[in-house]
Amino acid sequence: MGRIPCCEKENVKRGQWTIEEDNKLSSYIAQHGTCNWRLIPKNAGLQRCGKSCRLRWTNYLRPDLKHSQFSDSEEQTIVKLHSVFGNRWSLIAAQLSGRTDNDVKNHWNTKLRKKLSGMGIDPVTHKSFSHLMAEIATTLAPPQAAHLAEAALGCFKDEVLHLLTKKPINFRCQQSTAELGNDTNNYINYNQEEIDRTSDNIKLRFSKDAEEEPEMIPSNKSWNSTAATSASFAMQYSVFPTMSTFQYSPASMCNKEDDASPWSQSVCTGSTFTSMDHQNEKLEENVDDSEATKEIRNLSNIFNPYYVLWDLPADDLNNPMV
DNA sequence: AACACACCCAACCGCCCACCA
DNA sequence: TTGGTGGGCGGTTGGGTGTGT
Repeated sequence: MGRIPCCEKENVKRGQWTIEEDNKLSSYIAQHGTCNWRLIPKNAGLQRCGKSCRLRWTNYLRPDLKHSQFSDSEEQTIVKLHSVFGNRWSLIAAQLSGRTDNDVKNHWNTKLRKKLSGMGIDPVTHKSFSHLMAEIATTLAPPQAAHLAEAALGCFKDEVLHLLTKKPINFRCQQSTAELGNDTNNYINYNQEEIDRTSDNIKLRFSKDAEEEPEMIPSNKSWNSTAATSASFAMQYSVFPTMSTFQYSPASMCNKEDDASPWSQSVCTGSTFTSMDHQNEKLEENVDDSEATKEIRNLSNIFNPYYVLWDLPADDLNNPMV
Protein backbone atom coordinates (compact mmCIF):
# COMPACT_ATOMS: atom_id res chain seq x y z
CA MET A 1 0.00 0.00 0.00
CA GLY A 2 1.91 2.99 -1.18
CA ARG A 3 1.35 6.59 -0.32
CA ILE A 4 -1.19 8.45 -2.33
CA PRO A 5 0.42 11.09 -4.52
CA CYS A 6 0.36 14.63 -3.27
CA CYS A 7 -1.50 15.70 -6.41
CA GLU A 8 -2.94 14.47 -9.67
CA LYS A 9 0.20 14.18 -11.75
CA GLU A 10 -1.55 14.45 -15.09
CA ASN A 11 -3.20 17.76 -14.29
CA VAL A 12 -0.18 19.62 -13.00
CA LYS A 13 2.32 21.73 -14.84
CA ARG A 14 5.97 20.92 -14.47
CA GLY A 15 9.23 22.55 -15.34
CA GLN A 16 10.32 26.15 -15.11
CA TRP A 17 8.12 28.59 -13.28
CA THR A 18 6.89 31.69 -15.10
CA ILE A 19 6.89 35.18 -13.60
CA GLU A 20 3.12 35.08 -13.59
CA GLU A 21 3.11 31.86 -11.56
CA ASP A 22 5.66 33.32 -9.17
CA ASN A 23 3.49 36.36 -8.66
CA LYS A 24 0.39 34.28 -8.01
CA LEU A 25 2.17 32.13 -5.47
CA SER A 26 3.89 35.03 -3.74
CA SER A 27 0.76 37.10 -3.42
CA TYR A 28 -1.29 34.16 -2.17
CA ILE A 29 1.27 33.27 0.48
CA ALA A 30 1.58 36.92 1.49
CA GLN A 31 -2.16 36.93 2.20
CA HIS A 32 -2.76 33.46 3.55
CA GLY A 33 0.57 32.06 4.67
CA THR A 34 1.82 28.55 4.07
CA CYS A 35 -0.38 26.44 6.29
CA ASN A 36 -1.41 23.76 3.79
CA TRP A 37 0.69 23.24 0.69
CA ARG A 38 -1.78 20.88 -0.89
CA LEU A 39 -4.44 23.57 -0.95
CA ILE A 40 -2.19 26.42 -1.97
CA PRO A 41 -1.93 25.72 -5.73
CA LYS A 42 -5.67 25.16 -5.95
CA ASN A 43 -6.57 28.31 -4.07
CA ALA A 44 -3.89 30.38 -5.76
CA GLY A 45 -5.07 29.34 -9.20
CA LEU A 46 -1.92 27.43 -10.06
CA GLN A 47 -1.78 24.19 -11.97
CA ARG A 48 1.10 23.01 -9.88
CA CYS A 49 1.74 20.27 -7.39
CA GLY A 50 1.71 21.49 -3.78
CA LYS A 51 5.17 20.14 -3.34
CA SER A 52 6.37 22.04 -6.35
CA CYS A 53 4.88 25.22 -4.87
CA ARG A 54 6.61 24.61 -1.57
CA LEU A 55 9.95 24.09 -3.26
CA ARG A 56 9.54 27.17 -5.41
CA TRP A 57 8.71 29.22 -2.34
CA THR A 58 11.37 27.85 -0.02
CA ASN A 59 14.15 27.73 -2.58
CA TYR A 60 13.49 30.86 -4.60
CA LEU A 61 10.62 33.15 -3.73
CA ARG A 62 11.04 33.53 0.01
CA PRO A 63 11.80 37.23 0.62
CA ASP A 64 14.59 36.49 3.09
CA LEU A 65 16.67 34.57 0.59
CA LYS A 66 19.99 35.78 -0.71
CA HIS A 67 20.50 35.45 -4.44
CA SER A 68 24.06 36.70 -4.43
CA GLN A 69 27.26 34.70 -4.84
CA PHE A 70 28.53 32.77 -1.86
CA SER A 71 31.14 34.73 0.04
CA ASP A 72 34.48 33.24 1.09
CA SER A 73 33.24 33.27 4.66
CA GLU A 74 30.13 31.32 3.72
CA GLU A 75 32.19 28.83 1.74
CA GLN A 76 34.49 28.24 4.66
CA THR A 77 31.54 27.70 6.95
CA ILE A 78 30.07 25.18 4.54
CA VAL A 79 33.32 23.25 4.34
CA LYS A 80 33.73 23.26 8.09
CA LEU A 81 30.21 22.09 8.71
CA HIS A 82 30.41 19.51 5.93
CA SER A 83 33.41 17.99 7.64
CA VAL A 84 31.22 17.52 10.70
CA PHE A 85 27.79 16.76 9.29
CA GLY A 86 28.53 15.36 5.87
CA ASN A 87 25.72 15.85 3.35
CA ARG A 88 23.24 17.17 5.90
CA TRP A 89 22.50 20.16 3.73
CA SER A 90 19.60 21.46 5.74
CA LEU A 91 21.71 21.51 8.88
CA ILE A 92 24.46 23.34 7.07
CA ALA A 93 22.06 25.76 5.43
CA ALA A 94 20.52 26.54 8.79
CA GLN A 95 23.81 28.14 9.81
CA LEU A 96 23.85 30.45 6.80
CA SER A 97 21.26 33.15 6.76
CA GLY A 98 19.40 33.47 3.50
CA ARG A 99 20.67 30.23 2.01
CA THR A 100 18.66 27.11 1.36
CA ASP A 101 19.73 23.51 1.52
CA ASN A 102 19.39 23.37 -2.24
CA ASP A 103 21.68 26.39 -2.62
CA VAL A 104 24.28 24.87 -0.35
CA LYS A 105 24.05 21.48 -2.01
CA ASN A 106 24.38 22.92 -5.48
CA HIS A 107 27.27 25.12 -4.48
CA TRP A 108 29.02 22.22 -2.86
CA ASN A 109 28.56 19.95 -5.84
CA THR A 110 29.57 22.49 -8.43
CA LYS A 111 32.29 24.51 -6.71
CA LEU A 112 33.47 23.49 -3.28
CA ARG A 113 33.96 19.81 -3.98
CA LYS A 114 36.23 20.69 -6.88
CA LYS A 115 38.07 23.24 -4.81
CA LEU A 116 38.88 20.68 -2.17
CA SER A 117 39.82 18.08 -4.75
CA GLY A 118 41.99 20.64 -6.39
CA MET A 119 43.74 21.13 -3.08
CA GLY A 120 44.43 17.41 -2.86
CA ILE A 121 41.76 16.84 -0.25
CA ASP A 122 39.10 14.19 -0.47
CA PRO A 123 35.80 16.09 -0.24
CA VAL A 124 34.06 13.13 1.36
CA THR A 125 36.42 12.44 4.23
CA HIS A 126 38.14 15.85 4.30
CA LYS A 127 41.45 14.06 4.46
CA SER A 128 44.28 14.61 2.05
CA PHE A 129 44.56 12.04 -0.71
CA SER A 130 48.04 11.13 0.48
CA HIS A 131 46.64 10.62 3.96
CA LEU A 132 44.08 8.19 2.54
CA MET A 133 46.75 6.37 0.58
CA ALA A 134 48.73 6.11 3.79
CA GLU A 135 45.70 4.68 5.55
CA ILE A 136 45.64 1.94 2.95
CA ALA A 137 49.27 1.18 3.63
CA THR A 138 48.71 1.04 7.37
CA THR A 139 45.73 -1.24 7.01
CA LEU A 140 46.81 -3.87 4.56
CA ALA A 141 49.84 -6.03 4.17
CA PRO A 142 51.60 -6.18 0.84
CA PRO A 143 50.83 -7.03 -1.88
CA GLN A 144 47.23 -6.09 -1.09
CA ALA A 145 48.32 -2.59 -0.11
CA ALA A 146 49.88 -1.98 -3.48
CA HIS A 147 46.83 -3.32 -5.27
CA LEU A 148 44.42 -1.32 -3.19
CA ALA A 149 46.53 1.79 -3.56
CA GLU A 150 46.31 1.32 -7.29
CA ALA A 151 42.56 0.87 -7.02
CA ALA A 152 42.29 3.94 -4.82
CA LEU A 153 44.25 5.90 -7.32
CA GLY A 154 41.66 4.80 -9.84
CA CYS A 155 38.90 6.03 -7.56
CA PHE A 156 40.59 9.37 -7.23
CA LYS A 157 41.43 9.44 -10.91
CA ASP A 158 39.10 12.29 -11.65
CA GLU A 159 40.41 14.32 -8.76
CA VAL A 160 43.99 13.55 -9.64
CA LEU A 161 43.46 14.44 -13.27
CA HIS A 162 41.61 17.54 -12.25
CA LEU A 163 44.45 18.35 -9.93
CA LEU A 164 47.16 17.83 -12.44
CA THR A 165 45.83 18.57 -15.85
CA LYS A 166 42.83 20.85 -15.89
CA LYS A 167 43.90 23.72 -18.00
CA PRO A 168 41.43 26.39 -16.88
CA ILE A 169 42.54 26.10 -13.27
CA ASN A 170 46.19 26.28 -14.08
CA PHE A 171 47.14 24.85 -10.73
CA ARG A 172 49.51 26.89 -8.76
CA CYS A 173 52.10 25.54 -6.44
CA GLN A 174 52.13 28.03 -3.67
CA GLN A 175 55.47 28.12 -1.99
CA SER A 176 56.84 30.32 0.65
CA THR A 177 58.15 33.65 -0.43
CA ALA A 178 61.41 32.75 1.24
CA GLU A 179 61.77 29.94 -1.22
CA LEU A 180 60.56 31.77 -4.27
CA GLY A 181 61.57 35.27 -3.57
CA ASN A 182 58.74 37.63 -4.32
CA ASP A 183 57.48 35.61 -7.23
CA THR A 184 54.47 33.81 -5.80
CA ASN A 185 53.02 33.09 -9.19
CA ASN A 186 55.05 30.06 -10.00
CA TYR A 187 53.03 27.50 -11.89
CA ILE A 188 53.74 23.88 -12.27
CA ASN A 189 52.13 22.32 -15.28
CA TYR A 190 51.75 18.57 -15.42
CA ASN A 191 51.29 16.51 -18.52
CA GLN A 192 50.05 13.00 -19.09
CA GLU A 193 53.55 11.63 -18.89
CA GLU A 194 53.91 13.14 -15.45
CA ILE A 195 50.62 11.71 -14.27
CA ASP A 196 51.64 8.27 -15.44
CA ARG A 197 55.01 8.64 -13.79
CA THR A 198 53.39 9.71 -10.52
CA SER A 199 51.03 6.79 -10.66
CA ASP A 200 53.88 4.38 -11.36
CA ASN A 201 55.93 5.84 -8.54
CA ILE A 202 53.15 5.22 -6.08
CA LYS A 203 52.79 1.61 -7.10
CA LEU A 204 56.55 1.12 -7.11
CA ARG A 205 57.06 2.67 -3.71
CA PHE A 206 54.29 0.67 -2.13
CA SER A 207 55.77 -2.54 -3.46
CA LYS A 208 59.38 -1.65 -2.86
CA ASP A 209 59.03 -0.28 0.63
CA ALA A 210 56.87 -3.16 1.67
CA GLU A 211 59.46 -5.56 0.38
CA GLU A 212 62.40 -3.84 2.03
CA GLU A 213 60.76 -2.91 5.29
CA PRO A 214 57.70 -5.07 5.76
CA GLU A 215 57.56 -4.15 9.42
CA MET A 216 56.84 -0.58 8.33
CA ILE A 217 53.48 -1.67 7.03
CA PRO A 218 51.51 -3.27 9.82
CA SER A 219 48.97 -5.70 8.51
CA ASN A 220 46.45 -5.35 11.26
CA LYS A 221 46.17 -1.60 11.66
CA SER A 222 42.66 -0.32 11.90
CA TRP A 223 41.49 2.72 9.98
CA ASN A 224 41.48 4.55 13.26
CA SER A 225 45.14 4.00 13.79
CA THR A 226 46.97 6.87 15.37
CA ALA A 227 47.35 9.96 13.34
CA ALA A 228 51.05 9.94 14.00
CA THR A 229 51.57 6.63 12.26
CA SER A 230 49.35 7.67 9.42
CA ALA A 231 51.19 10.89 9.05
CA SER A 232 54.50 9.15 8.73
CA PHE A 233 53.08 7.07 5.95
CA ALA A 234 51.40 10.04 4.41
CA MET A 235 54.79 11.60 4.12
CA GLN A 236 56.36 8.45 2.88
CA TYR A 237 53.79 7.76 0.22
CA SER A 238 52.90 11.30 -0.66
CA VAL A 239 51.37 11.26 -4.11
CA PHE A 240 52.25 14.78 -5.04
CA PRO A 241 55.29 16.90 -4.60
CA THR A 242 55.62 17.84 -0.98
CA MET A 243 56.37 21.39 -0.04
CA SER A 244 56.93 21.43 3.64
CA THR A 245 57.14 25.18 3.64
CA PHE A 246 53.47 25.56 2.91
CA GLN A 247 50.64 24.88 5.24
CA TYR A 248 47.04 25.79 5.47
CA SER A 249 46.62 27.67 8.65
CA PRO A 250 43.48 29.13 10.13
CA ALA A 251 44.88 32.51 9.32
CA SER A 252 45.28 31.66 5.67
CA MET A 253 41.69 30.56 5.59
CA CYS A 254 40.27 33.68 7.10
CA ASN A 255 37.97 35.78 5.07
CA LYS A 256 40.26 38.67 4.48
CA GLU A 257 41.00 40.67 1.41
CA ASP A 258 44.09 38.63 1.26
CA ASP A 259 44.70 37.50 -2.28
CA ALA A 260 47.43 35.18 -1.17
CA SER A 261 44.91 32.97 0.58
CA PRO A 262 44.73 29.65 -1.16
CA TRP A 263 41.01 29.74 -0.60
CA SER A 264 40.32 33.06 -2.22
CA GLN A 265 42.56 32.16 -5.10
CA SER A 266 40.50 29.11 -5.76
CA VAL A 267 43.41 27.28 -7.17
CA CYS A 268 45.24 24.09 -6.49
CA THR A 269 48.43 24.03 -4.59
CA GLY A 270 49.63 20.80 -6.11
CA SER A 271 50.58 19.66 -2.67
CA THR A 272 48.79 17.27 -0.40
CA PHE A 273 50.82 18.35 2.54
CA THR A 274 47.95 19.85 4.43
CA SER A 275 48.15 21.27 7.86
CA MET A 276 46.74 18.01 9.16
CA ASP A 277 49.80 16.19 7.94
CA HIS A 278 51.93 18.94 9.33
CA GLN A 279 50.22 18.67 12.64
CA ASN A 280 50.53 14.94 12.71
CA GLU A 281 54.20 15.19 12.00
CA LYS A 282 54.51 17.25 15.14
CA LEU A 283 52.44 14.71 16.99
CA GLU A 284 54.88 12.04 16.05
CA GLU A 285 57.73 14.03 17.46
CA ASN A 286 55.93 14.68 20.70
CA VAL A 287 53.94 11.70 21.72
CA ASP A 288 52.98 13.05 25.09
CA ASP A 289 50.88 16.11 25.76
CA SER A 290 53.58 18.55 24.81
CA GLU A 291 53.55 22.12 23.58
CA ALA A 292 53.31 20.87 20.02
CA THR A 293 50.22 18.89 20.88
CA LYS A 294 48.66 21.93 22.41
CA GLU A 295 49.53 23.87 19.32
CA ILE A 296 47.81 21.27 17.22
CA ARG A 297 44.67 21.65 19.25
CA ASN A 298 44.77 25.34 18.58
CA LEU A 299 45.35 24.82 14.91
CA SER A 300 41.96 23.35 14.12
CA ASN A 301 41.04 24.30 10.61
CA ILE A 302 38.56 23.38 7.98
CA PHE A 303 40.59 20.51 6.65
CA ASN A 304 41.02 18.81 9.96
CA PRO A 305 39.14 15.54 9.62
CA TYR A 306 38.66 15.47 13.35
CA TYR A 307 37.10 18.86 13.34
CA VAL A 308 34.52 19.38 16.01
CA LEU A 309 31.67 21.81 15.94
CA TRP A 310 32.64 23.67 19.04
CA ASP A 311 35.79 24.80 17.30
CA LEU A 312 33.71 26.92 14.98
CA PRO A 313 33.93 30.61 15.63
CA ALA A 314 30.59 31.71 17.03
CA ASP A 315 30.34 34.37 14.36
CA ASP A 316 30.16 31.69 11.71
CA LEU A 317 27.05 30.19 13.14
CA ASN A 318 23.67 31.52 12.31
CA ASN A 319 21.88 29.14 14.63
CA PRO A 320 24.33 27.95 17.24
CA MET A 321 23.50 24.44 18.24
CA VAL A 322 23.74 22.72 21.56
C1' DA B 1 29.70 30.48 -37.36
C1' DA B 2 28.73 26.04 -35.83
C1' DC B 3 29.30 22.41 -33.08
C1' DA B 4 30.64 19.83 -28.87
C1' DC B 5 31.43 19.71 -24.37
C1' DA B 6 31.33 21.35 -19.56
C1' DC B 7 29.15 23.65 -16.09
C1' DC B 8 25.43 25.51 -13.29
C1' DC B 9 21.30 25.35 -10.85
C1' DA B 10 16.20 25.03 -10.65
C1' DA B 11 13.20 21.49 -10.27
C1' DC B 12 11.79 16.89 -9.52
C1' DC B 13 11.67 12.29 -7.25
C1' DG B 14 11.18 9.17 -3.72
C1' DC B 15 12.14 8.15 0.90
C1' DC B 16 11.63 9.26 5.65
C1' DC B 17 9.70 11.07 9.87
C1' DA B 18 6.68 13.58 12.95
C1' DC B 19 2.16 14.50 13.89
C1' DC B 20 -2.58 13.52 14.51
C1' DA B 21 -7.05 11.24 14.55
C1' DT C 1 -1.31 1.16 18.26
C1' DT C 2 -1.99 2.07 13.60
C1' DG C 3 -2.55 4.26 9.34
C1' DG C 4 -3.02 8.61 6.78
C1' DT C 5 -1.00 12.93 5.83
C1' DG C 6 2.07 16.96 5.35
C1' DG C 7 6.37 18.43 5.06
C1' DG C 8 11.51 17.88 5.14
C1' DC C 9 15.42 15.92 3.18
C1' DG C 10 19.18 14.26 0.04
C1' DG C 11 20.04 12.51 -4.50
C1' DT C 12 19.40 13.14 -9.25
C1' DT C 13 18.00 15.11 -13.63
C1' DG C 14 17.74 18.03 -17.50
C1' DG C 15 17.51 22.48 -19.71
C1' DG C 16 19.93 26.74 -20.23
C1' DT C 17 24.24 28.94 -20.67
C1' DG C 18 29.14 29.50 -21.16
C1' DT C 19 33.45 28.13 -23.24
C1' DG C 20 36.60 25.87 -26.20
C1' DT C 21 37.68 24.05 -30.80
